[in-house]
Amino acid sequence: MTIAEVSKKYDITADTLRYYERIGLIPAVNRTQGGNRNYTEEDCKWVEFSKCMRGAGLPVEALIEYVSLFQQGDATKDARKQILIEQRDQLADKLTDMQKTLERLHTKIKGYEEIIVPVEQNLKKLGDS
Amino acid sequence: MTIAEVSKKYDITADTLRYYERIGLIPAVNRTQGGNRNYTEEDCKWVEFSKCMRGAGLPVEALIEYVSLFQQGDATKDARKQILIEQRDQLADKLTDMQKTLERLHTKIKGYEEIIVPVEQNLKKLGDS
DNA sequence: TCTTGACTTAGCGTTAACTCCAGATGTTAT
DNA sequence: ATAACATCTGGAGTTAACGCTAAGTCAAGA
Repeated sequence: MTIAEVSKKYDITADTLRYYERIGLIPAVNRTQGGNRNYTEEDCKWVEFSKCMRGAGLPVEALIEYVSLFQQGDATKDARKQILIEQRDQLADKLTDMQKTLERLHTKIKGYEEIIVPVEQNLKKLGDS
Repeated sequence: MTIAEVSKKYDITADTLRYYERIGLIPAVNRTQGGNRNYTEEDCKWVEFSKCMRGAGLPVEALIEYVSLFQQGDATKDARKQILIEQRDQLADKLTDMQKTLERLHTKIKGYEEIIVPVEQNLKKLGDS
């Protein structure tokens, strides 16, 4: 696949795809004779993986390290696993915090509703009795 | 409270506190006669609110708009509520995505465990029978 | 062959969200 | 009252993560 096709498929600009490759967020992509990028299925999986992980807020740095270790072969499996575990735990913590904030927003919105539409309060009270 | 005290209490640098005020992420803080900031309880609540919302990834822009509307009085309640609803919905979507990514990380880590510690597989199988 | 359009690299520009600095002024302890 | 320290403002600097441009290369169709 060309860079344009991958760009469209994953909704990432060609600039960003080149950037990701440059910084090592995805392994180097194969080229055609002319030097143009020719993404394999494998390459695409890395693109998708990176997009997903970045979308969840994993730091670019950690992902670069992961890719780097991956390219160094089987001997790095433990280290790779450790990165994943660390990131998973941090993500889990973050999710907990965000869940709380979401609750807080719910509550705050409810507060606005009670003030703005007091009529509903009355209707509710009538319904209760 | 002085800026140093608030800084310590919420773990936000004095520079950031001044920055937040400058861009309108929190309302203008009261001053002493000399011109130094003197945070009231109310001011602190805004600091805490901003920190919490920023921590969950709400865009600074939306929060500035919220504060701005708040300062314009009761007539803006509907608009403020709309901002909160929009942000809550976006946050909820984001949480769903992140939950999926977390699951994916769990699975990926499990994959590493199966390969790295095949002994456990055997133990497990023995246990099963 | 010539043109068209996608692709290449290198490197500068941009935006968000801080972060730091300098020089002036306020505050406090002795 | 005078060090010593905290805070002030305005503005420049920093970092992450791209986005954009220039100048050139490459492949396919007329």
